[in-house]
Parts: sequence; structure tokens; C-alpha cells
Amino acid sequence: MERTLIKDLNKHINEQVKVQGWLHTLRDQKSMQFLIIRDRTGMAQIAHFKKGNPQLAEQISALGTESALTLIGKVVENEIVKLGGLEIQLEDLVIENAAEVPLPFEPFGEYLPEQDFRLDWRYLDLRRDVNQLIFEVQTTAEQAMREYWLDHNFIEIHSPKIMGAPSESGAELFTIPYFETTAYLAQSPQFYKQMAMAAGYERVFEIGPVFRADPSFTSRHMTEFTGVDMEMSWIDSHEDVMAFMERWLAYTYEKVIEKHGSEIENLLNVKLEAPAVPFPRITMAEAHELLEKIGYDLPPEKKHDLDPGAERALGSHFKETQGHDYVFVTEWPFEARPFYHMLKPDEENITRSFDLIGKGLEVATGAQREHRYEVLKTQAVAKGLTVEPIQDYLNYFRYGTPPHGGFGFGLSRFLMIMLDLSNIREAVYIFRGPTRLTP
RNA sequence: GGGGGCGUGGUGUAGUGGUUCAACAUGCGGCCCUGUCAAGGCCGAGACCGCGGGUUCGAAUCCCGUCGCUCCCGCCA
Repeated sequence: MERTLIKDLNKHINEQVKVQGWLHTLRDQKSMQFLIIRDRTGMAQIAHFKKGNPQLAEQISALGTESALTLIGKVVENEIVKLGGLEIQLEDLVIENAAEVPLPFEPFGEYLPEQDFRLDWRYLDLRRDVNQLIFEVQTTAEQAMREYWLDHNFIEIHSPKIMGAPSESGAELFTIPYFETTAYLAQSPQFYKQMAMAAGYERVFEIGPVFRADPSFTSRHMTEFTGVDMEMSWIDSHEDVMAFMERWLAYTYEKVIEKHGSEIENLLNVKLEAPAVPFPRITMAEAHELLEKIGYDLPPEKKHDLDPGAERALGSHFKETQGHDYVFVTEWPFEARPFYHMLKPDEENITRSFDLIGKGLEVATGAQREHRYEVLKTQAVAKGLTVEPIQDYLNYFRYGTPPHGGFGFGLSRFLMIMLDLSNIREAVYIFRGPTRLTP
């Protein structure tokens, strides 16, 4: 017998159906039992007259909530029933997997345990509607991103996550034993995206895992996360990358709104609107002036940079003045950027780069890359790097590599921003942090 | 790596030096209820108040240490 989804029960009045799902609540009375069963599509009431089958009644009485059940019965209309005006009169029940009693916590209780405890029992936590929604939204968002890329002639790549040399200086790398030597977990697909430019692929994207060995204890950092990266050739400047990116992001919002807008409003109380294109832009120099004007005190060691407080201040400023959640901060000083960001021709210390700030949180970094071999080498040396370990990378720029640029974008941070989640642990399927390796 | 906060039955909280201070809610167990509906009623079990030390006649409550969690800074997506 085929399974009927709970949302489709009203199409099967007076028919025998099989439903499968989780026991949401059990109301065990003297002569009757009511089981509320839940599947991904909704909830329904199952009624059982104890006298009809005392043995079954006994089994039901022993059931713990959240048990996985298969039920067979007849769908009947019943105006009294508040759950959809129908119920299933139980004929047979299979306990597929009984939930132990008691549960570690009640996923549908009035209050929730603290997050760390919920992460211990993440699969119970994920049974909550709002969590199901978050990952439906993520699925739609990724699909929209891919659609947009494919409509613009991008090629999808999957670069290796095991590397022989660090892909960038700076962020800490995880080392792993690798036969007779030591390898690193990829901290970014950066160099491999650029290799695709050298390969003449012109436009590539990758959605994949990224590893950072930084011991960061914040609500927005993870040691493993999903990086959303793209790179495009034959650009004139970083402005081409930003112009692409804002349309790509607006498209993603549109698709998410179309599919989940009302549910997001119901469950998360967020009224989603696609961000207007173009996004506001501000150069780093202007940002510093603005911060001073609005009274944000940037620490002196940050004079070429922004700190998280400054990002939040900029975020709320552009929200207030332009009603926009996003802002590009452009033209970062070379001191604050990696060696491969291209410098402006007339201003030696300024890069053709940008960060995208969403609701005050850094969500992406991008730039035009330096594609001229000698210039790139000089910039690496200027950053204090030795050429030898990055020679493989430098070799990408020896035999006809077009001008290009791109960005790296944090998928979970994006979900945080879009859905107003206060902690990245809520925006990721399974969280990995310095002290969280399980489940 | 630096700093702040928190740590009480399974879970969420109350209690900030003493005499019912170990409470309330929820969950759990039992009983009651002719069909309930995020049911309701009654009864019951369940915590030596993270751990170790100290102050005190007396510590969940104050102090020190330690562990865990959390947030902020640094780093970044």
C-alpha cells in the first residue's frame, strides 16, 4: 500500500490509507486513544477505540512521543476535529522505531534547552518546523545560485580539499598526516578557481567545504563551513564582480521569497524583501570618514581596516539612510588584503577589492586578482612571502591567463543574515567548532 | 590567544548567608475522565544546587582554584 502524505489526506475521505510519521502527542483516555501523527507535510489525528482492539490499545499506551510509526486506517470527515476536520480511524499500527522514554528534551515543548544541549541531540532539534524550513530555504537558495550561474555560462568545479601547501597566508590550517608527508585541509578554493581562469574556463563556481583552524569562539565562526565561491575572467575591475554578485544575490532572494516567503514570515517573523540593485557602495576611505562622523571609535591599530563593531555601525547606517541590508566596502588598503589582490594603477596602496556586509556582518570578500606574473611575485615578496612554496600557484600566470576576479561567500552566514538567525549554529546542519566535533 | 557572563531534579527557571532554601513549570510513573484536541483533575518519583578547597556557629548563596558552556575582541565566510 502506498504511503499518503498528511497534507493529501483530504483527497482520500472514506478510503483506507497508510500514513507514516512521528507520534506528536498521545491522548490516552479511558475508552479512546487519540494519536497526533506528524510528517513533513503536517499533522493529523488518529482515533482508536480501545475496546475494538485491547492488545493494540496496550501497545499504544506504551508509546513514547516522537516514535516513528506506520499507521493504516480509514480517513473520515469529522467536523469536531480541530486538525483539518478529519481523522483516521486506526486499523493497524507498526512501531518502526519506538522513542525511548523520556526524551532528552521536548522538540515541540514550550521552551527549548540551551543550544549546546540541543546540538548534542541535533536530530531531535532538527525535527522542529523552523529547522526544517531553514534547510529548505538553503536548498532553494543554492538552487537559485546555480540557476543564475548556469544562465550566465558558468562551469561548476570541485577542487581538492587536501593540499600540499597553504592556499593563502594568514588563516590557520589543519594539518593531516598524508602517507609519508603532511598535508593541509583547504582553507579556500581560491588558487584552484584561479587555475580555472588560466585554463580558459572563463567563469567557474564552487560550493564546497572550507576548513579554518582558527580557535574562534563567536556566534558567527566555524572550523568547517560551506564556501560559495566564483571567479570570472575578462573583467575590467572588481566593479564587474560586484555588479554580477548583487544581481546573483537578488535573484536568490527572489526565489527564496517565491517559495518560502510566507512560511518564513510565519515561523521566523521575517518579512523578506529582495535587496534593491545596485547595492550601496562605499570605499574604505569614505567608510572611515563616515564612521568618524557617526561617532564610531575605531581602534588605532584598525586604521586600514574595519572591526566587527565598525561593520555593524556601517550596516545600521545604510539600513537607516538607504533602507538597505547590504553594503559593499571597496578599495581596501593592501595591508589588509592578501598578496594576490590587484592594486589600483594610480594608487599603489589601494586594492581593487571589496567586502560585502549584510546586516552588519561580513558575508563575502572579493577582488580583481593580480594576473601578471611579475607583479604578482613582487606583491608576494612585499607581503613577506617566499616564492618557492607558492611557485605552483605563480605558475598559473605564465602562459596566457586573462584578467579575472571573484569572491568567496559564506553560505551559513548568508542564511543568518537573510533569516535573522542570531547564531551560526542555527544556520548550519551540523556545527563544527574548536570544541565541537560530535555529532 | 585575551576579556566578560553563566553552571540548581531529564529539561527550563526561582531562590544571593540561617528557622519548610531546596521551590515552580514541563517532562516522567500511577489513578480518574463516553471523543479528546498544544486536553483536564488528583497522587507520586526525581537535584546532596558543575567539581575541589576556603571564610563562617551556619554556604546553592561570599572568596579562591578548576572544568564546562556562552558571548565579545583578535582572525575571518
